[in-house]
Amino acid sequence: MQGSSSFFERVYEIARLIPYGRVTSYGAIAGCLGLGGSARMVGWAMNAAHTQALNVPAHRVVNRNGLLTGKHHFGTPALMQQLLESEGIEVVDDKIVGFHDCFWDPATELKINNNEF
DNA sequence: ACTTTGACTATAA
DNA sequence: GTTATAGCCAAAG
Repeated sequence: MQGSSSFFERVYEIARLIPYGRVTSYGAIAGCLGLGGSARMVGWAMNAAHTQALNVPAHRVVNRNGLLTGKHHFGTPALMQQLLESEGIEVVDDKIVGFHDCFWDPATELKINNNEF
């Protein structure tokens, strides 16, 4: 497994696994990678992802409060909210409405890997 | 090789 | 409930 060059690519992989209309937090991705308390590195990887020309839905990654903290790193500060609203996620005052409802935890969702309802 | 930063999180007050 | 501080680890300067 791994074989990844840097932990950056691991973050990109998890970010790519975020389903449409779902969001996750930096800490969740960091925990899935085993970094645990180093959620900052996930955000840093996202910043690098912008320069890597990779298809990483960074707009689906927000902080633990469901706040669009990284919106300022997109092309325009309103782009992140625009993308989230485009996916059916309601955003008010840079905050995701019902964040806990559309939250997607990679460590949990990938572990179950069987959403039989 | 050392210092600073950084899209965070948890705990304390 | 909020606000302040410390911890976190890896990459860029």
